[in-house]
Amino acid sequence: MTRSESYKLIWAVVRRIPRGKVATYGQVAALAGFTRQPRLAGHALGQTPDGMKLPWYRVINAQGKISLPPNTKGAREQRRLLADEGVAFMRGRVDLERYRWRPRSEAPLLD
DNA sequence: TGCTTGACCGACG
DNA sequence: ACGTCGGCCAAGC
Repeated sequence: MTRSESYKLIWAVVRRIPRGKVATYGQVAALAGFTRQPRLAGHALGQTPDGMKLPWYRVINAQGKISLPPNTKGAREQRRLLADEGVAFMRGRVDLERYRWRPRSEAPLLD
C-alpha cells in the first residue's frame, strides 16, 4: 500500500460526507481502513491537489473544533463553508452529537 | 539518515 | 472540562 493509494482511499471517504454533516479525522481514517491513524487523514487533506473537488471542510477534530490554525484564511473559510451548510458553531465548536455523519456501512469505502 | 513537527485520538487524572 | 501522555507515521528540513 503506497501513500498515494492511502490518500485515494481517504479522499474517497471524504467525498461521501453529506452536506450539513461533519466527520472527524479519526472517523475518516477508520472508514478508509486506517484505524488509529487519524493523522493520515490530516496529511491526505493537506496533500489534496489544487482543483480537486473535495468537501475537505467537513472534516474536523474529535473535539468538534477546526484543526487549521486559528485566525488563518483556511480556518475562516472552513467555518464559513460549514455555516453555509447549516452547521452551527457554539463557543468555537460543532456539536458532534448533532452533526456527525453516521454512515450505514463500516466496511472500507471504495470508489 | 536522523530528528522534529503536526489539518489527531483515546485514556486517564 | 482541561492538561498530559503515548501511540502513530508522513512531511520537511
